[in-house]
Amino acid sequence: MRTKTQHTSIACAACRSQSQSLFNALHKDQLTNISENKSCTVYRKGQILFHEGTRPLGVFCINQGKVKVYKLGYDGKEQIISIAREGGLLGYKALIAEDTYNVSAETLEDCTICFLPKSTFLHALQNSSSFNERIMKQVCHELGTMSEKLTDQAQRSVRERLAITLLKLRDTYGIDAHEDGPIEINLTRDDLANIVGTATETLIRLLNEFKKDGYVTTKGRKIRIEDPSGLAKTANLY
Amino acid sequence: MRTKTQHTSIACAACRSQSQSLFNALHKDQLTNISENKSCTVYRKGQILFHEGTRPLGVFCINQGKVKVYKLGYDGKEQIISIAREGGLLGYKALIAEDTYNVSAETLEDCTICFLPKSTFLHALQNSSSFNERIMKQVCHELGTMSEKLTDQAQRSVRERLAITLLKLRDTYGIDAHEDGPIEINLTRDDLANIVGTATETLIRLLNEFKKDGYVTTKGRKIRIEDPSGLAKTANLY
DNA sequence: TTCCCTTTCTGACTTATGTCATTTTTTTCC
DNA sequence: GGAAAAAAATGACATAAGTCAGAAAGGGAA
Repeated sequence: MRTKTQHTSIACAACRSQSQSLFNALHKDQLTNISENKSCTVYRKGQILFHEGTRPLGVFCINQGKVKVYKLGYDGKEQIISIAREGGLLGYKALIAEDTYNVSAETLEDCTICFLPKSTFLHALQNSSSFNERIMKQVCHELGTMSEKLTDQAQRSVRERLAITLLKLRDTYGIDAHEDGPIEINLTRDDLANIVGTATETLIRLLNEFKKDGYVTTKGRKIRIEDPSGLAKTANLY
Repeated sequence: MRTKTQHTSIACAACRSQSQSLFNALHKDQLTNISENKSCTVYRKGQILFHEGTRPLGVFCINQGKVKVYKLGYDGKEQIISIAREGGLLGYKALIAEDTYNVSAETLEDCTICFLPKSTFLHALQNSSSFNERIMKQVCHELGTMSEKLTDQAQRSVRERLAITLLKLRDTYGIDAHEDGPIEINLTRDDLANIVGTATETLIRLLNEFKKDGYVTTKGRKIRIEDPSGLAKTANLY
C-alpha cells in the first residue's frame, strides 16, 4: 500500500461538500477564517486518521471519499459505528468532551480530507451561536440514533439487521451513483459484517439468501440493491 | 396501583441533587429563575414521565428516586437504555434536537421529579454559556459511552454483558447504600434482562451461576455484589 | 393471617449463529 | 498481463442462547 501523504489546497467556500456540512451554519467571514487555518491532505485507501485512545488535536472534514469509524472489542474485533462520507466531520465529539478518542477512523478509499486545529474549531464553536446550535442539535439527534441501533442490536436477528444496514447504506453510497443509475455498495464482506455485528461467514450466507430472494445482486464485491421494499419487509420495518 | 399525582415544592438551591446535576453550571440568579419556573411532582412507582414518539414540552429533573429510560423494539420488547437517578436530567435531547422522544421514561420507585418548561430550559441554554458548554460536553461524552455499549452488545456474550451491567449498576444503586453498607441492586429480573439485552430465563440462569461462583448473593429480588473483581474477570474487562 | 397475582425459577427442547478448515474467486500491484 | 495476496464462498460441526410450559416462591392487599 502506498502511504506517502500528499498535501493539497481547497477553499471551504469552494468545497463541493460545504452545503451539506455542519459548517454551513457559519457566516461567510467565519468560514473564511476556518478556510485559512485548515490544512488539506490526500489520503490513500486504508490510512488511519486517528486511533482510539489517543488525544484529539483537531477535527477532520471530509472533502472527498469515505471513512469508516470503528471501535475495537476486547478481542480486537472491529465494530463499525458509522461510515462517514463527503461533508462529514470527524473527531469533534472527543474534542468537545475533552476525552481521548473512543473510536478510530480509517479511509475506505482514496480521500481528500481537511484538518482543522483544535483552537480554530473551538473558537468557531464559541463565537458562532448558530454553529454551536447546529452541532448541539446534531449531537443530540445522533444520541437518538444510537439508542435505536442499540435496541436493534439487542433485539433483532442478523437477517433483520443486515436488511436494515443495506437500506441505510443506500444513503451513504447514493452520492456516488451516476445520474440515477442504481446504487452500488462497495465494502468488503468483512467490513459489512462488522457493521451488522456478525461473523463474516454468516453475513455471506445471508447475502446469498437475499440474492436468491431477489433483494440484491452482486458483481464481485459490489452489492446492488434491487428491491428495497422487499428488504424492508424482511427487516420488519413498519 | 395508586396513580393520583401529588404536587410539592422544592427550591433548586435546596435540592440535595443539585450539586451533581447539570444545573450546577448555572449562576445563582439563573438557578433561581429555573427554580421559580418549575413545578415539582411526586410520582408513584410505575408511572410514565413521557412516551416514545410524543413531542417534548420541557425537561424532567429527578430530585428523588430512579427512572428507567427505554426504547421499544418492533415486537414490543423493552430495551432499557439507562437508569437515571437523583440529579438526572431527562428529555432534553429530544427537546434540543427538535425531535419527538425516541425513548420512554418510567419511574422504578416512588419519585419526586421537577418539570421545567421548554422555554425556561432553552432560555437557560442560550443565556448561560457555561451551562451550554456543560450540556454539550455531557452529550458528546454520552455518545462515546453509546459506542461502547453498542460494541459490547454486538461482540460480548450475555455472561460478559451481565457482569458489566452489574458492575455499572453499583454506581446507580450506590447512592442508596447506608453508610458503606453493601450495595443492593433492586430491579426485577425482567428489567435486568432488558438492560443486558437477553431473555429473562437466560438472565436468571446466569445469575445462579454467578451465585455459585460467589460473585453475588440474592435476597428475594435484591442482588448484592460480593466480588466485583471476580465479575470484572468474568467480563474480560482489562 | 390467608389469598391472589406477580415474579422467579427450573427443565426440556429448538435453533440461530459462531467457529474452523478448505476451496474458489477476486483484487492488487509489479 | 500474470503472479501473489486478499477476499469470498462453502461445508461440517459446536454451542450459546432463545422459547415454551409449568412449578415454586414472594409480596402486597384485605
